[in-house]
Amino acid sequence: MTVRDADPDGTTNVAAALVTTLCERFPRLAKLPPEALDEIVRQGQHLFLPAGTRVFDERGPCGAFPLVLAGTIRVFKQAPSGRQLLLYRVEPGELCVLTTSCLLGDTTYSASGATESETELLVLGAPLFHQLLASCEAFRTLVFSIFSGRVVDLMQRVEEVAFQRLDRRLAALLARRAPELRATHQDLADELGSVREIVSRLLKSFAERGWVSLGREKIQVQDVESLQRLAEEDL
Amino acid sequence: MTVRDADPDGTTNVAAALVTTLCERFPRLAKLPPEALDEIVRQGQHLFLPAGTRVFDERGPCGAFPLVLAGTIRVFKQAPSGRQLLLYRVEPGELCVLTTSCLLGDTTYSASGATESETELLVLGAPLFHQLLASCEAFRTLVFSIFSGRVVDLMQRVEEVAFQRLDRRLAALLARRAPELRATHQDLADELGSVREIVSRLLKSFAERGWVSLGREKIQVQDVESLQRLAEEDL
DNA sequence: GGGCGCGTGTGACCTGGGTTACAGACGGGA
DNA sequence: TCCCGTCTGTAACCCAGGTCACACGCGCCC
Repeated sequence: MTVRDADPDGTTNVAAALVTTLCERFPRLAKLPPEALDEIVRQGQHLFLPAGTRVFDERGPCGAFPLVLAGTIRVFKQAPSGRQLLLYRVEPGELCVLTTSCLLGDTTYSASGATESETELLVLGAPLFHQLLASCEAFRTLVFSIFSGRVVDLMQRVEEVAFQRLDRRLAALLARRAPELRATHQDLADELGSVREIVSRLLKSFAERGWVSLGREKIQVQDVESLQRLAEEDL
Repeated sequence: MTVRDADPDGTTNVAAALVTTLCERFPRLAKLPPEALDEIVRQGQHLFLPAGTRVFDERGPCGAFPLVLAGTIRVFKQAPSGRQLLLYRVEPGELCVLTTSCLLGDTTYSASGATESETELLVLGAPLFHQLLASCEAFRTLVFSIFSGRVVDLMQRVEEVAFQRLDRRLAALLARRAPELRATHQDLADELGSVREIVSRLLKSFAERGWVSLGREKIQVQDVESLQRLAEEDL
């Protein structure tokens, strides 16, 4: 799984640099006692993964705990038909709730995860994770805050999928990523839990209204307001 | 909000009894130091709410933290059309993740909650909640375990709503509650995020196949296996 | 420059499930 | 007993969105 060894000469100043980036990305962890930070950096595996790497699979076991330093991980459900639906992204400075849940409840993964761009991780083993959770106030606070954020937006997602038409959800997505997004129609479908053809059809209708202009793997948003209005109109 | 004062004479042996029920319902809390339990019982409001009481509303503020001793609370999303979708139930011995999230993140509710049957609660104020979280290992463990369980099944729910046809979801629900369930078709629709007519239509088709028999506010499951097969057939 | 693979455009068709609009049935209270 | 509110059955209709089956175009590597 290691793609590039981040510390070829194993010097401690590299470790110190890692502590620095860690604290930059996770301001909350700056409050950890220095020994704990040392421990994290020393025991943790520092990895660089290329875009598209599978990090975990639904029904797979969970034994480690990643801190995302750079890049993003998308966590998604996959239907037998192959259709996908994005649950959430893990951005730098975050950690993966699902992994946390799995470690806490000692269960297998209930979704899949893959890197979306090149991703830099610091991976902690399960024992270290539990130890930090038991002994470090700052670490617990971090975990709690991630948990609470995710719960709220998972609920949001359930509601959207259940009650919102696809055009609205697509419009919201486009508005969120304005002014330009580089993605295939398939990528968007995978985010929304739909299929390519429908996304293409809707994009075309948006383009006809002058809201976006389309190119290969590129969408330029030209009228965020209209998209937002469609996304939010109450009904 | 108080419907019946549970401790009219305010004697301490009533408090002691409450500590006992509390520890029965929440085995994890039995490990709390006795002072903490005392504090909970003394500061907490002991309430009995009749079925159907609104406990909190979407977009409403959140200032208290309920421990469910008996009965259940259903937490659901409501669309502007009036359609509802059950997110999860809070059963005795549990606490409400959404409330926890709101208190931790200091946000407003992102869903609504109502009692489903007569419900006995012990409601803690926000300060006590934070204090317990900071100082009691056992309380934290409880919160973590509820969190991790809910995250997993919220994800499950997203997937079901996004990828599963209603007949399968209804079949799963019926199988889960076999051999008999007392509920109106509307209740089932509110659980699934659909409408009464469709539920009626599907139930009729199940009845024609001999899988269930229908009565007013009552459904008898006669063939759990078939329902389960429908719910689980991979496709 | 000739394939080949990937991303896109598009039409025909199908269907699950939501909407509307009733009518009949049951059951509890006056 | 009658009445009214709630629950249920059902038919007609509609539409969002999924499926299938292509064709086309761009870019890239032989």
